[in-house]
Amino acid sequence: MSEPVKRNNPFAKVRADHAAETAEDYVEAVSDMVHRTGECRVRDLAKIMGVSHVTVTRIVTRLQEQGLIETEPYRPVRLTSSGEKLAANSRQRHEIVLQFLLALGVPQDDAERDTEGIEHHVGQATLDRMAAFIRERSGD
Amino acid sequence: MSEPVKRNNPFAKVRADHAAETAEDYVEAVSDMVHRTGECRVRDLAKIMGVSHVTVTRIVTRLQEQGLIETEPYRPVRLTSSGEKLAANSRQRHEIVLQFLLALGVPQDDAERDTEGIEHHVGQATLDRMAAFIRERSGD
DNA sequence: TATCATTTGTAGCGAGTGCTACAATTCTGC
DNA sequence: GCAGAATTGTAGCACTCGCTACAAATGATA
Repeated sequence: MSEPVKRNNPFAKVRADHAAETAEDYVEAVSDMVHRTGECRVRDLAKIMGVSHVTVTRIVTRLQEQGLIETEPYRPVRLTSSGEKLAANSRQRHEIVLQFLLALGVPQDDAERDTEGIEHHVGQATLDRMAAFIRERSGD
Repeated sequence: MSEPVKRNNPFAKVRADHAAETAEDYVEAVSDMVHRTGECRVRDLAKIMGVSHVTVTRIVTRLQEQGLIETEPYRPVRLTSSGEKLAANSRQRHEIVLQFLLALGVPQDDAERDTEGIEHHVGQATLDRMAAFIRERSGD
């Protein structure tokens, strides 16, 4: 009713999630960097994401077209209000998944690594159960 | 020591995982289809994955080059022994993640959807904890 | 067997993400 | 202010995964 037919296919959904991953990861990274150091540069993102500055530049351009990021040539990168909103949501989801894995007993390093991959594929229902699990464990 | 430097970057790891996802998904689908209906055709994979037969053909060609699949033009697709092995591992991981989400209280539909995206990003440590959780819950 | 439907293959396009090499700009320190 | 370092942008390439349109092969049926 609300989504295209393809969306009913789990694999199609995973592909759609992948498309959104980049935006979320970059926006979250920009947000973190700005809050920690005052500004976020292309080279910072390149370091964080583990890619060349060329890749970052291209992706930043696209995110700017999508209204998530603002920047001028040779200048730092900052978030629009949409970008801030997306970053906040992403961070919250990231945090729940991470705390959940830790509560489950996964070692810190593994939890951090896996969270990065998992967070983009966790639906609301699962997220709710994860949050509930964290509350139970911490409430003991 | 054992992995390229980039692998230490969580985002690089996620990218590497994504590259392996296709192989796992296709090999698992072929295995399922063969066991259920006796053979697996390109059009079956196209239907399952929600893509055109053209995309399937190209990916099958690549998987054949990688030694996971065997096929001749206009013929069904079957797995090599490597392919079978990969399919078995993938299916086991898939099953653990799915049962884990169900044990956590996630509704069936959501669990199935999320499993498809999550399974490729779950490391051994997390998988072990998930398996342990399933045992605890079922042991009650 | 000859025809028609189904299936599979091929050609060619676009979007996304990666890279190196080189050019342009900005920043730093003398 | 000016030279050299650092940063950012651009050109152009590779690979993966989507697609439509059309061609070839296979299968089914009259």
